[in-house]
Amino acid sequence: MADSVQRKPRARRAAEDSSPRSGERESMRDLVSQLKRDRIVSAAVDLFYRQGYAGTTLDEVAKALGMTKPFIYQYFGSKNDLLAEICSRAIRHANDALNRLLSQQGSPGDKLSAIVREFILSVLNNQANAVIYSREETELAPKDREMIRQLRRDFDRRVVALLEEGIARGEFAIADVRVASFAIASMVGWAPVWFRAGGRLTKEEAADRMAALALSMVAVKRTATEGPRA
Amino acid sequence: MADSVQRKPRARRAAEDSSPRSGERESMRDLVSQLKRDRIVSAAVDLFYRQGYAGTTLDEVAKALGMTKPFIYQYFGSKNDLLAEICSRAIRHANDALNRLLSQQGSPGDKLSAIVREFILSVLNNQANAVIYSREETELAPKDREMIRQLRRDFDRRVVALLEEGIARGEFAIADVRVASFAIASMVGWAPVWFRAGGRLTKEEAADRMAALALSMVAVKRTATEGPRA
DNA sequence: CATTTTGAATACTGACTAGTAGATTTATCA
DNA sequence: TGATAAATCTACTAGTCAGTATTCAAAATG
Repeated sequence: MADSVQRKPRARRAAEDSSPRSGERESMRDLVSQLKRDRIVSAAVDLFYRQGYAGTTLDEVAKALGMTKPFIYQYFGSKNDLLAEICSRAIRHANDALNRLLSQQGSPGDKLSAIVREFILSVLNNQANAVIYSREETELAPKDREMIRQLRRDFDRRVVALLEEGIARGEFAIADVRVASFAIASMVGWAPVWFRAGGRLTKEEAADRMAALALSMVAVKRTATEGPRA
Repeated sequence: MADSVQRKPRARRAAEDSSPRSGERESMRDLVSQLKRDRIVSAAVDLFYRQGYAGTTLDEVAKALGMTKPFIYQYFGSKNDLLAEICSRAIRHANDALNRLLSQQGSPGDKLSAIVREFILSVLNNQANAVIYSREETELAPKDREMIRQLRRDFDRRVVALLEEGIARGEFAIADVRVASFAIASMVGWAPVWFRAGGRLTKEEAADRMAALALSMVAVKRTATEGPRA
């Protein structure tokens, strides 16, 4: 994960300080590089999403950018590197979302709603990335694959912890916490399958409603035989 | 969909009744054909599941069978036909499950549990098929793709109808029925992602617990202010 | 046992595409 | 402006793989 800026295009960095403004120049070059990398990634995401990784040639990606194939090779070592970059971006997005949420506070119920809501939003806002990495998992190098597994494990673990906290506080009633965490992950992971932009619901509405459903799945149900609680 | 027996290997069916037992002979031949087709499909499912469709060559499939590529072409017109057959089998399985369930009766809650339970079982029992068809959707010919979409729509529609019935009867309380149906479909569709054979749970246990969760997601929560119902 | 039919294998083609070497253009800077 | 370096392109190679024409083998048939 780390930095991922990886500015490849600098085989020989001649006289580093040949002019007073070489620092600015350097950073300008890096910015331009980064911009180009971004454009490549974005075109690739679009095509991989629609046609699949194997079904897309680098010539097509280059054409979509109005460039030619060697242009891509200036910035990525191989087609697989490009895929790995896409997947690692998707993971970074997801991790960001998760970290943002962990710093929040509130009741387990509030936290769960927020996590489901935000995660679904993150997945929908990076729909193509998310779909690509779940679809092309087999194409990835083992190392990158492991990153994805790790992220899923993280998510499940944190949800499990949250569910247990909720149970301890009497807010949740759940027979099998791990299965419940999988059910919740399912709602998040499956969202791109059914959500259609421009449909009946906005992303925010969809996320809100799913979050409400997730909550009602685990929230304690007070039966009529019990008195009111708290 | 239809029959799908499609016995290709019979370009010229010479003197149909050349012997008194030609009927038996014919059916024997068909059985043998069918058996071989099944073996091919099964080897392909295994490899496509592990390596992806594009990442698997027909030579590999043939090798797994101890045969060579032209053997496959005797029974399937193209690699894509083979994929389509796999997907259509997955769909048939799913449709069978759905139809079996529709003939059952009981309260909406019972029906919903049964549907979720059986569908998850069906998906898990044909895990490779299910994964392949959801992963390789982009590789399919439009016609086959449409079949899959249709199946999903069917599933959603029937679940929606069931949820509405439940609401009418006062058993369910759901803010947005369509989103709820998507949530339920998510649990079914995502099951192969997390379920590991030989893990903590059997398929049946996993299916049971998911079904219980789905039910608790939509079941009416009697607040303490209401009296017991019915 | 000769003959036809069917099933499968060998050995090929043709298309495609990831990746690259070298030419060429464009930017940089003295 | 002329020299140098970077960015991009043209044109190619090498390998892969779906699909096939042809040959060989083995049943079935009479």
